[in-house]
Amino acid sequence: MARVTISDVARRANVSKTAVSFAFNSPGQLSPDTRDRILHIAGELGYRPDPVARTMTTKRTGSIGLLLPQAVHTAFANPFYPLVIEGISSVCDAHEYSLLLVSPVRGSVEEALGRAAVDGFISIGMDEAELPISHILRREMPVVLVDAGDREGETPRVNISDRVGARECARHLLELGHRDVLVVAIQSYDETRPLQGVPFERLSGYQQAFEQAGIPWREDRVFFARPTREAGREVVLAAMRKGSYTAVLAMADILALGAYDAAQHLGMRIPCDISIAGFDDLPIAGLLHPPLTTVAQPVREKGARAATLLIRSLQDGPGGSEVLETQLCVRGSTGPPRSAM
Amino acid sequence: MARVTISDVARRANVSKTAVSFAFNSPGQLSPDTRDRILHIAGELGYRPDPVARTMTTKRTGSIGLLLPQAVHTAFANPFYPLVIEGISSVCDAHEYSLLLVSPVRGSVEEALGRAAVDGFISIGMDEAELPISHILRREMPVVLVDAGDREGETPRVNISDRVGARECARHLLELGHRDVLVVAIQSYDETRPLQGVPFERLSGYQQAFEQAGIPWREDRVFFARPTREAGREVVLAAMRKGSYTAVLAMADILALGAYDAAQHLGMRIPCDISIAGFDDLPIAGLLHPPLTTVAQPVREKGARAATLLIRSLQDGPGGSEVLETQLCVRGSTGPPRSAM
DNA sequence: TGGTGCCGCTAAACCGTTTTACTAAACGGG
DNA sequence: CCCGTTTAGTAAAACGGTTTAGCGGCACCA
Repeated sequence: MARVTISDVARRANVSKTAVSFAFNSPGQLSPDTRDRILHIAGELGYRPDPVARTMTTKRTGSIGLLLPQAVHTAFANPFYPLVIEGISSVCDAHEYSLLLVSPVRGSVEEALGRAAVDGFISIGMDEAELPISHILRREMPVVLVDAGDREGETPRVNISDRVGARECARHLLELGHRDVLVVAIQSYDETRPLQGVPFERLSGYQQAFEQAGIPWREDRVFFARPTREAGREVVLAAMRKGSYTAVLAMADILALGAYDAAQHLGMRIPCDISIAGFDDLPIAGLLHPPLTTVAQPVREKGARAATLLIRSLQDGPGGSEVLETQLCVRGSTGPPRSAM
Repeated sequence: MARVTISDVARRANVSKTAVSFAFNSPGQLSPDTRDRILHIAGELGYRPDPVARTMTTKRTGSIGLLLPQAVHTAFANPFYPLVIEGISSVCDAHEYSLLLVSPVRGSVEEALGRAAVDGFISIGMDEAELPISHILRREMPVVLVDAGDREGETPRVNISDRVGARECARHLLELGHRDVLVVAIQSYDETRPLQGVPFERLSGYQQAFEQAGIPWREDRVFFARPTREAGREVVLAAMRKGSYTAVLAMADILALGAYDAAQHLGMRIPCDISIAGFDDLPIAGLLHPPLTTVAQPVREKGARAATLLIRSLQDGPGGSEVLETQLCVRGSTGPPRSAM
């Protein structure tokens, strides 16, 4: 028993396919009698228009794609993503769009893009200079870039004041008296490209704070890790073996959480033996013990703005960019270094 | 400049559309010369096959739908969902499927279903007796039910031993000496239907423990809340105003988290003044202070199994169901009631 | 030399809708 | 009563691919 098509309904009701289509989409074109008869027969047969066939002609899928630079399950290891999706979805739901999670197919974002049947994309963490995005642009599909760095471009984007937030956070540690600071940076998904985008911005912010405080910035104290708790833990442990630090400046809360693990493993107490600061202010940040000092950014809001911008693009053509504010959130995980106490 | 189609490529290469299609899909049918020429011209023109048109004939979308009973952003307020998605995605990524988040359109799950262009569905928390699922079945689309209750049915499903887990957890509290236990149950998305599925199973488990211990089960001490932190907090506060309790037995960690909030608001210490137990063992459970006593279930694994089952259905037809184990995880949030100390 | 089989490619049908262009009948106005 | 307009519906094209059936030419074999 094959699927019921519009032709089946038409045949059974002794009308044309057009009439059936009208019954659903522009009922005014039909006399109430025939309309009801068609609708009734359609219901009887259990007919539902095929969304794919419908998309063929309407050019609308009713869903938007969320483009991730990593496998979904890898990305989700960082609570940041669920949170930004929460924001995106709140807008999508209101506008009756579904969200398709699109991650690289066999390492190729481009390949994944080609397969996604969506009306537009929200991309997280990728710059338009990167191949995949230029590919979308060629397909003339609306895009909104989130966390793509603040390069001025014609593509709509939503960013936060990464550099300022990072600078404030680093300044906070320096003002407490820390001099031996371990920086844990986010490793980009594409290691071959020079540092850019969010990691670049935040690193620049850190560096600025050091320069403004007249303290030498040491590249050899910057370590890179994928944004997962485990990677954060490992990189901090590795760094601790090679050097001595009084503070960890992590570029993401999830990395800071790894630093907590590392501290516990090493028997170091926070903040007496080691101060830890993060970035994001995820919900877990306040639940940690001690609660994490971090840079708060409006993650849900970021997602919501991006979705709004995209949906507006879908209707009125591209346009608009936004930069949201960050705020340093001092909690219990940072304190003066032991030497200064 | 309209989108480049297969006809454009064909015309430019002086071959038929078929040849172009072959160049991409069954290169063996073409001589190496023509194949390369076509591919080269296609690349030059920036041609990419339209995924929608392709689906028309292949009957494959390459994505699977995750059917949620609530709006996505509401569901995501419970970390359980991101976690189960993490599991689903790990399998999807491996099999090159994308995941479409499908939530009700204007309150209608059915409506949302009709719009989703997917190869199959994973449904969370809904039973096949419910309309939407029967609708999918009529469309002859593979489905896997997660957390649908253990009714025997021909639909593949993945469940956990909810009843046993809940019973163990309740027993734990009773053995500690608690008699005034506040039960916080998950409120189903559809309030008009009688209690069933996961909430029903867990509640039965609680009740069993009471009966086995010879302690009267009191319906008036069962309160329902949507699975969000805020709802958990509110319902506990409301219950506390009306009665006196030494323990909270929450059906989900996220509700237990709300109970923590309520306890803090009331100035009650955990576990001295009030014991709290949850269900799920989300990653945050161990981070709370004190760490939460809860029933551990393999959430990621649940998602992964469901995805595996679904993808197998897609290939070989439906079949298979699984029940995963739970395990009571006693931590610091439960202790003897003050009166028994 | 004639039949057979394979190679490389094409024309046309098909997937299930929507949309466009058109028609026959009913209707209304002068 | 005739002509123009609306009403209610239809036939066919279009969307952009894949798939099926088939065709001409060449190679091989008897």
